Amino acid sequence: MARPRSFDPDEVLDLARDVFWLKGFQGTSLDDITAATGLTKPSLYAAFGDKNALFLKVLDRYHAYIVGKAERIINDGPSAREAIRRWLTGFVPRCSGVKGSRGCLSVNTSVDGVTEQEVRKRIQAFNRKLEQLLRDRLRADRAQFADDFDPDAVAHTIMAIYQGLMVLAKDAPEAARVRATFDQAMKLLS
Amino acid sequence: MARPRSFDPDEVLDLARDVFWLKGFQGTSLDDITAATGLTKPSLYAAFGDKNALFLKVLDRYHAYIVGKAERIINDGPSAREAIRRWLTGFVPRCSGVKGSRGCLSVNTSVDGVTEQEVRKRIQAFNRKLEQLLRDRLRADRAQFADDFDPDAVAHTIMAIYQGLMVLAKDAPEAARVRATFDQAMKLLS
DNA sequence: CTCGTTATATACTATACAGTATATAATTCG
DNA sequence: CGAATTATATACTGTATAGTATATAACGAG
Repeated sequence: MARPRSFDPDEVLDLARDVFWLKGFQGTSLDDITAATGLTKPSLYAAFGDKNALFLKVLDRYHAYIVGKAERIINDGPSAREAIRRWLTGFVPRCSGVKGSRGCLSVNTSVDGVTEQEVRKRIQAFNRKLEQLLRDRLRADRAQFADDFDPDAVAHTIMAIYQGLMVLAKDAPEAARVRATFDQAMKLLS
Repeated sequence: MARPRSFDPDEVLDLARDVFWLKGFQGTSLDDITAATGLTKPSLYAAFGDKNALFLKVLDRYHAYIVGKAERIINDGPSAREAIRRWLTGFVPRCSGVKGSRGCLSVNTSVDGVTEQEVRKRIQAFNRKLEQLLRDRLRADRAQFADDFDPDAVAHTIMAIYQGLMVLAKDAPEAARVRATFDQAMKLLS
């Protein structure tokens, strides 16, 4: 055939993701990306298209990872309560200062002022998907909750707490505070 | 003395705020601001300094407004429960699609990837201040809650829900969903 | 009215940036 | 080996942008 590429596209997407995550889409220049990945601009363009297209690929990959993990944890847990508790607990490092304070790429992008329609669509689909996982699991185990339990409202509230803690992650709070907040969220599951 | 300025600084700050709010700090150009305000760049610089300084003034003004309103509502309500319910209810238009879907300028800026230390400091102070108002009010009326009620954790959780709904506001949800989420938050106050 | 002072308008500069044209290197297939 | 093909490197282009220099307009004090 011809000259093979000298890089693994997925690795490059992960490196680009870290830059976008840290600096935001609007705050990231192509030179930032070339510096982080070692690729030249023509290589970037040949492999991923322009800045928007690259970012969409990064975002899709990020979303797929989070959703995949959520599907496994939320669907496989022994009960809705325990499954959701486990899922939330996994975010403690991200929401506290332990794992940097970048928060969530999707949340960051959501409020970045990016007007691109495709970006909005995917974030919306991501939010819908996560909330649906929660809602479906809560509905499935509905018998375990009180009569006035509202799976839809609780699922949405958990989403709000999740996203809110991702914003507050920027302040690098202590892990104990994050855990205490998730404990409060769990009080809604009864 | 000399030629008086032809504009009201506070009005200009409000117009600039709307641009930053919509497009983000990094996504806003000075030309966007001059277009929105009708001022020329030299006038902007003379009155407010450079883009960073202007933004800090905008942010301070925004924060002062929100905090001022929160102080009144949260401290004056007949009970902690009722006060916080009223305060949250006031955000329904902002958090649903009713009043645009810009969310909260402070939340947007928090995750914008802006590295400026001053910006971070003010957002942190703003978050602390709001949470403190909630916490103090909850502590003051502590007798009205159950024995295991934890004012600090609940205050932080309400903050998370507030910020989370400001993120989800970008998806322009229905007002009923927002109200249902605040209702869930109120369940933590018992 | 005239002068001093401060605001505004126009036009400019330097730089950063997204994206590309052209040249060169590496690989496979014949 | 050589030709075809695809990747990479270098260097460039055009534009948007933050910030400014210079000129002019509007006001108050005397």
